[in-house]
Amino acid sequence: MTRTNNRETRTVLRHWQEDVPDDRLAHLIRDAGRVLTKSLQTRLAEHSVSFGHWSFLRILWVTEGLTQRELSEQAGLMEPTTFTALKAMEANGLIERRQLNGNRKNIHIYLTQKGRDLKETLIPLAEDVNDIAVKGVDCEDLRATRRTLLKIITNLAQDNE
Amino acid sequence: MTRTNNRETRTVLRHWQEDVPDDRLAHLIRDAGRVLTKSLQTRLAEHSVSFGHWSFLRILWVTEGLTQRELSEQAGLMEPTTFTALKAMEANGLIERRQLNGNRKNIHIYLTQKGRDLKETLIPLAEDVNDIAVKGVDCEDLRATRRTLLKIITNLAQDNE
DNA sequence: GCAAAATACTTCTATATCTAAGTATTTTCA
DNA sequence: TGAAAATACTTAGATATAGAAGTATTTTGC
Repeated sequence: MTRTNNRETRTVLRHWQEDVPDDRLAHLIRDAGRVLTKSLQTRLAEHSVSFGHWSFLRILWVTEGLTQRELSEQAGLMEPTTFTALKAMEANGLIERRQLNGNRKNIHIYLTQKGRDLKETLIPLAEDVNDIAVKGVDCEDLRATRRTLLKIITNLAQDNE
Repeated sequence: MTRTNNRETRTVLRHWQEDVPDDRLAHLIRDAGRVLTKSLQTRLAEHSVSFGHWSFLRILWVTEGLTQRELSEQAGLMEPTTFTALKAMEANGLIERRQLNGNRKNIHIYLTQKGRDLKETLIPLAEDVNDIAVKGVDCEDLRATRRTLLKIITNLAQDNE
């Protein structure tokens, strides 16, 4: 595993360091996303939380009681994805799914105490990853990167409609 | 579909435009990757090519005859992923898998004429997506973004070892 | 107030991806 | 030169994701 990883890492790095032509920004963005996800995933796994579940915990730590659909939208995922993830999270004792006020259509999602308590453990892991990721990056470059990515998202959100 | 998409798009955009705290760079990168992938995916689908297959075609258009393992490394994917994708690509008539020189372990991958011909059709689709994505982005911001992403990949590649 | 439309969840199926483990082949080196 | 190690592919099983279609419920508008 370590051996394989090292070799792949070297290949990926060599690839980017030697050869970054102008039209490969998309590839670069996806690769960065991949290593970021992987770093966080590794850390979350030590607490038996998958990356998918993290996505919903993050939202629920801010607002409980959202419906499944509202969670889907905030997470930017489709409903079947959300449905499956929440079912698993319920089985893992991270959340509860409740129907309120006699409305039998909407299902509201609440954290269990266990889910709530994980916040304190998990948030620092994400901060660690972020700190490692941007170490040595110029502050102004970081601002430019945010501007660029936001613009890309805006431009393509229109394209995807 | 369009309606759903619009609503989601609006939610995603509102989310980023109103609220981009300092520690959410990773989320921003992943979201950008997602919209980029989706835009390309939509275009590729019109030619019955999946995004996964595109990843390998890109490499093969530059170098044919690589082994499955070499392709895995260049694509940054694990071998079972590569294996499955290449089997499907063979079934779709995009590639051929050949054993050479009596070596019965290594399998070398070659494009079919069909696979080779797709280059001319598909490359412009990726260029279109790129053009739309970076429209209105300052050139210097783009350079800063490349620097930043490359640094992030380098930093985390070490972390992931 | 009821039929039609919209909404929210669920199910089913498919793709993309990974890890772990298995098999076959080649290489190494004592 | 032949056993051990390394390599390359394959299989099996798991997770994450989406699209399409189905079901149940609520809302809308006449």
